[in-house]
Amino acid sequence: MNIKDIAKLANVSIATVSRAINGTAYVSPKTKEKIDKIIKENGYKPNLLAREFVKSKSNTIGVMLPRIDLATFSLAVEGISNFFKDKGFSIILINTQSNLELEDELSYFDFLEKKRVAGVIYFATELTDQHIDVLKKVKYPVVFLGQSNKKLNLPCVKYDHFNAARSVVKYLIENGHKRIACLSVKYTNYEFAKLRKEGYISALRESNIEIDEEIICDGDWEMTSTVENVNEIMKNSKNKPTAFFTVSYRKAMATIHALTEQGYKIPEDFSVVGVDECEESKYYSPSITTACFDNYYAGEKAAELMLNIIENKTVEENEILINYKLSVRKSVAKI
Amino acid sequence: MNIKDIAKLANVSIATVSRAINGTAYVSPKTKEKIDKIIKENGYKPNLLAREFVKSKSNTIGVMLPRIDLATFSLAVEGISNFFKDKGFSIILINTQSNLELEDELSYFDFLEKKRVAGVIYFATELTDQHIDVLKKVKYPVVFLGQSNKKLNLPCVKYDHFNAARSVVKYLIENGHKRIACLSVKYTNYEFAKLRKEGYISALRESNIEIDEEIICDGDWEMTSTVENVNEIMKNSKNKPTAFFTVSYRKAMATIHALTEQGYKIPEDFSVVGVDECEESKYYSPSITTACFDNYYAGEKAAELMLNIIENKTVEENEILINYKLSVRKSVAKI
DNA sequence: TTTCATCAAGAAAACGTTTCCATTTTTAAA
DNA sequence: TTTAAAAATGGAAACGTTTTCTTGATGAAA
Repeated sequence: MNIKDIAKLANVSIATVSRAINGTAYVSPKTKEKIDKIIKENGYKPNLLAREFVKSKSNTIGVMLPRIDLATFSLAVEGISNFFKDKGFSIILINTQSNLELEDELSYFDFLEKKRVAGVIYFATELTDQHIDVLKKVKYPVVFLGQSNKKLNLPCVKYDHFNAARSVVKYLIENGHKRIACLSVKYTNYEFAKLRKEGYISALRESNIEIDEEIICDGDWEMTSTVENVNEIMKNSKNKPTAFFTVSYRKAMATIHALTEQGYKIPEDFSVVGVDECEESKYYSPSITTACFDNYYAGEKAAELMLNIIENKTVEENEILINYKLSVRKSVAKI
Repeated sequence: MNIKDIAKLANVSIATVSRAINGTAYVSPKTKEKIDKIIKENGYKPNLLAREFVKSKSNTIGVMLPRIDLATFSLAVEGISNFFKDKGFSIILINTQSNLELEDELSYFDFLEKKRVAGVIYFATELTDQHIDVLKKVKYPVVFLGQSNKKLNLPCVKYDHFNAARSVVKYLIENGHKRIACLSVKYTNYEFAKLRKEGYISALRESNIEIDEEIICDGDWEMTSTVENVNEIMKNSKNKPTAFFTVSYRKAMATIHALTEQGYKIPEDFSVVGVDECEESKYYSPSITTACFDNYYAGEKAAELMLNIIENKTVEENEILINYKLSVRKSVAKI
């Protein structure tokens, strides 16, 4: 059952059927009605593959991210998909898996080009020179989400990592903490972690607090290893911290978990803060104080930016900054 | 730059180029090499839209679920996407949003048909008669994930909700608890919640423990309202529970959160268990005892089932049961 | 009436592949 | 050599739309 069949049944040309379906030109009400009826009766479903082929565009947005099972990303995808819901675009999800070979990740850009996607929202974490080379040549619009990209100057939605971290560490300091451990991440290509750590350092400097490597640990993103890192700091540091700043909500959780396992009470014995959050960290016990980002909103904004670019609207600002919000909850005590 | 251009440059027919690219028939090594070289030099990217159109199939799997930002679903998607990673399929994500009108959700099935998807993995929650009507007529294979479907008898990956709940409640009973509250969900169409609650009831019955509606609350899925529900039970019940069984990991978290907010210690004052889990509930404080499912594995299995169907392999078993695993952690105390 | 714009509809080309069928070339067996 | 099978290639149709270019019909203004 294709457009030809419908045309035959309705005694009109296929052009007329096409126009009736798409409303692209004059079709008399009578004819339109007749065609609609026949389409309905026969359950005809236009072949989108053919349509996309003819128009040579797919009305598909590629969404590329490292791991969909992390709240930061899945919330953004929620925002993206809701934004596009009623705009006739569908989403093809590319889950690159951070442990993937670099080349594999880059091949996805190729794939999306072959697919003639309308655009790609790229939740970059690590941005190497190779990435930049590939992204320069790509034929579709790319919107960066999370990571900025000075060398490329592509439109992006970026987070105020630095000030988020700085503010939450300052909050610790305001509460009397001077000895603040830092749980960060060793990957220097991750703007995410790098800027957050810099915020921590800046906050300490502003208050003339010494930076002590003894209570700073650059680990990985995982909760398991974070627990180990916390235990190491607790075991090895001569001068114990009174508070922990962590670079992510997962690390904050793992930190509290590790400390309570050791029999400590949070926030009575130690204060813990993080950056970013997920619903679970709000309902943690204790609920976790954090400088959080609205990831859903960030996704929406990226989607909006993308749509504007696709529709060739003049984009006033092609760089959107997501501000942090200091969510004071119960994981910090005055000292 | 299309296949015709490449053919001209290589002095061969487009048929030969096509065969060289796809390896579908004899092409002499020499010719193949020449063609490959020219393709590379010119950065030619075959138009997948055209290919899909000609073959009238898209090598795309629709993945339909209510909310990607919940770990249960996002982990499954992780499993699905990793399974298909190297198999030449891509994933189009349909985030139906549970609060959507029913008709809207159903229209997605239509959309996916127009898109000529190779198949749809459907993480159903509520399965109404209308759903069944639509699913009967659909032209692509559907694999159910999560919910079974007796009326349709479609292949599915389902969870052993009943025994999961039963076992975790039995675990509470073994630890001396007799007065066990139940935090469930009011939506009777959700097999998820319904079976889990039945497991709770069954466990109590087996131990001749009276079912007391006073400490059973059918709320919704959200953490906010769960906190309220817990507070109500604590306020209104004459005979307080010693333990809480909850129907999901999020509810378990919210329950612990609510109780600690009231100044109680978990598990010293109350024990709390849930069904299902996410990484955050493992690293909760205390870590949460639960009957959990491997959602990643479930996603993988659904994907595998789908691939078998697409490739017309004889599918021995078209119903896969995901077993629960009782994860004993620290949210339960002996009484 | 004539004229011209507007509305309505059809014919056919175009999109970039794959694939069927036909043909030529090569290889191996007789 | 001859013959037949296998390998390699080309020509052209087909896929289901959209869209351009026409043409015909209708109605309003002159």
